[in-house]
Amino acid sequence: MDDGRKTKDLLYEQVARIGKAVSSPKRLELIELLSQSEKTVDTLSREASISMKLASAHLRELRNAQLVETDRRGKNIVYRLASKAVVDLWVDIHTLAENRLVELQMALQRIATEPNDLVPSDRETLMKMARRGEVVVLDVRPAEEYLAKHLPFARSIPLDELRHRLAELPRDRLIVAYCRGPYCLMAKDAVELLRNEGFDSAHLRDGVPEWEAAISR
Amino acid sequence: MDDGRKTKDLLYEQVARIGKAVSSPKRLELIELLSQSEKTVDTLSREASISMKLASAHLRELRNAQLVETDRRGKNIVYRLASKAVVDLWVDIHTLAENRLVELQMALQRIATEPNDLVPSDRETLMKMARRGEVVVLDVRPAEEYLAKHLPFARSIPLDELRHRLAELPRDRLIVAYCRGPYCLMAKDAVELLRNEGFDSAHLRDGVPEWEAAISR
DNA sequence: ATAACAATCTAGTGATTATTAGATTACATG
DNA sequence: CATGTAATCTAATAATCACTAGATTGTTAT
Repeated sequence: MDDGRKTKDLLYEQVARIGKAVSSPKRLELIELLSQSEKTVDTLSREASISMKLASAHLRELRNAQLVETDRRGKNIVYRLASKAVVDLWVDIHTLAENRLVELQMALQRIATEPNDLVPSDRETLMKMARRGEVVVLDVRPAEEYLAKHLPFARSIPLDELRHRLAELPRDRLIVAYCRGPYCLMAKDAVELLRNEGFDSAHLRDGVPEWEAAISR
Repeated sequence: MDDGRKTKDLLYEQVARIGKAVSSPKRLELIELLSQSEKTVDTLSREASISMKLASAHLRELRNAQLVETDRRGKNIVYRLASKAVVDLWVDIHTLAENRLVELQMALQRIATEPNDLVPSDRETLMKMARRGEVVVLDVRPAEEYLAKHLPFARSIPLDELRHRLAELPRDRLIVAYCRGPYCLMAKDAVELLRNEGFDSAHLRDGVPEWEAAISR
């Protein structure tokens, strides 16, 4: 009697295909980028700071695990996540990592150095204030990502346009900047810039994926 | 300007520690076993059909990723999951795998060969029937696992005692057997045995982890 | 103490995996 | 149809990982 060892091995091996897909830092970064919006290989490789060849190889692995799908659009090939469940997996994994790994906690603290850097209130309070216009929620990601999905009441000013568009922002209210999530540094940079220009600003750790995961559970 | 590449690399590398931990079939099997109850290395290695040396090495990786914790109890070292979130991660990953990977779907179909093998009704209906005593929910896992946690209204008869304890079961009601989850073959074997002995029986794919994840979200 | 047991640690081997370079495909444009 | 661009495929190398064997560490029982 073999207790079905061969069957079992086959089953766990299949599940491990998903595990292998999320076992590489670069692939995780690609998944996070694709959690914002669909993107071309060229865009992905630039935003993850890797060569297109390497990006292509990693995306091949992700497609092998059926986590992403592709479409050709003219000269480009557009990648997108195969299901919303992949976003949730990314949020689950990085949240678990943040809860368990001291090294990650310390690295994240180094990002939010300033004392009042992070948004003080909880999600509902923040939304209430945003609805009433008591704070400005500012999405500093590239415009396409804002277009694909953004937080309720959020305005879009991509980080690289921010310096020239400061006039659009009020000086009498708190400006809450957010970007892709806790590992994205754009919101942090935006807050720094805004503060140097005399604005009242703080940054929100959550991106759209984290926000949606939080309200849907 | 480096856009904080070094910082980012560090962050994703940390998250990938969790990913690496779940990238091996054997480690996933160990996590599933530990999702049932705490266990010694000896037990784990026997139940996962690997040598104690290999089990020890895999558990070392899991401890490195802070997914498990240990306690010495006499001659033995007892391993347990470091947090409930690890169970949820296991459920999320294998559910995603089942939704995305055709190969896994086919392998699972081969397990549930018989036409009326699987329990027909949804979770609430099943519980209602169990509460009223209209079906018997049977936990065929080892007694310690039942003791650690089991489905509401479930009775415990471990698979290897089942043949000698058939008299305890009613012949006029459906007996719904469950075990560790969809990759555990004990419930399937129990149903086979019960049917051969003239009982009306079906098997529930869910184990305790899947059941709890389903009701808590 | 000594023996036996449970588990880990260290070192070594073969198998995967990450990464890079070079060649190739597929499409769009002039 | 020639050219440039976007991306993939193939092959090669270096790094990492799974697994095994042998030696070692705690712990309990005699």
